Amino acid sequence: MVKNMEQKYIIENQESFNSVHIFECGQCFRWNRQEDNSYTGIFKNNVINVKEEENKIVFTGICKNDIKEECIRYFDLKENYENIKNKLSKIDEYLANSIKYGEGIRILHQDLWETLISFIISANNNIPRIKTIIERMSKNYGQAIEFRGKQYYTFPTPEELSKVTVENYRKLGLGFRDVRVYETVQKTLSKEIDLDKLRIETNIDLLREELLKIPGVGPKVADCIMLFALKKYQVFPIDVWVKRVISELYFENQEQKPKIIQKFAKEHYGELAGLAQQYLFYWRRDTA
DNA sequence: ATGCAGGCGCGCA
DNA sequence: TGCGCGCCTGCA
Repeated sequence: MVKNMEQKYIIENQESFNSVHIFECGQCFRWNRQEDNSYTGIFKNNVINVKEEENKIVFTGICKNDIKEECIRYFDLKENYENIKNKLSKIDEYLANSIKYGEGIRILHQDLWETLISFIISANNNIPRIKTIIERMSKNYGQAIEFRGKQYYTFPTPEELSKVTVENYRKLGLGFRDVRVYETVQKTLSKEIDLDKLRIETNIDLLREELLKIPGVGPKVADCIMLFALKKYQVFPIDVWVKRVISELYFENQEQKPKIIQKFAKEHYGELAGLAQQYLFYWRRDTA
């Protein structure tokens, strides 16, 4: 069997797909811009390069399975974002404008385990450092995959992290999040945290309740996990930027508490609140 | 330099 | 239940 063969998948005239919007809107940490403006990233056991050319998007990479299936799932290519954007744009002018700004955003369908650990690390942290920490964890404990002469590393599984100590995490730069990640790994290995159960839970409130039991997972992180890994489009993660943009646009710049914003988002944006959050977040943060 | 960055967990009312 | 505060660390 030929190992590490490059696969290619090309789509044409894809609606709503802009690499910058997708990879720079804060949902993911393992995609990096290349010199030719394409992006290379790693998810599951796949290393993929995404290059936009005129009316084509070219996915090239090393995949254990079929690159087409992997990309359709990960990039949510079966979802019609034109419909989503049309619906959301009718809600109000602010949202319509932010959608124009980030018209090529898609919510990636990310791996639950990686998303869980990544967003525990994200607490009170900034994106460059989050990315650095995740890279160090992967390089130390993940599996190497070679692509175009460069080594990439898979995000380590719970098993691969089973022997890692709190001190090891501290050395990788996790700071006070070291204990949280350690405990989450151990509880996952012992099945006290049951990832499969989380994957199939359809009731949002029960799901959130379960997620909040995990060390290092508070309301914001729980919502990110539901939106980015479990495709729960109705949740509305509130970070400082979202708090800011909602307060500015809808509350005469009087900073509101998360509880008020949560209620507002549910009533105002409805079932697609999570998508609205992404457009508003990207617009506000990018134009800051 | 001191505050801040995509919060959480704790103690206290 | 709802606050306020401290926390690793790197960066401007």
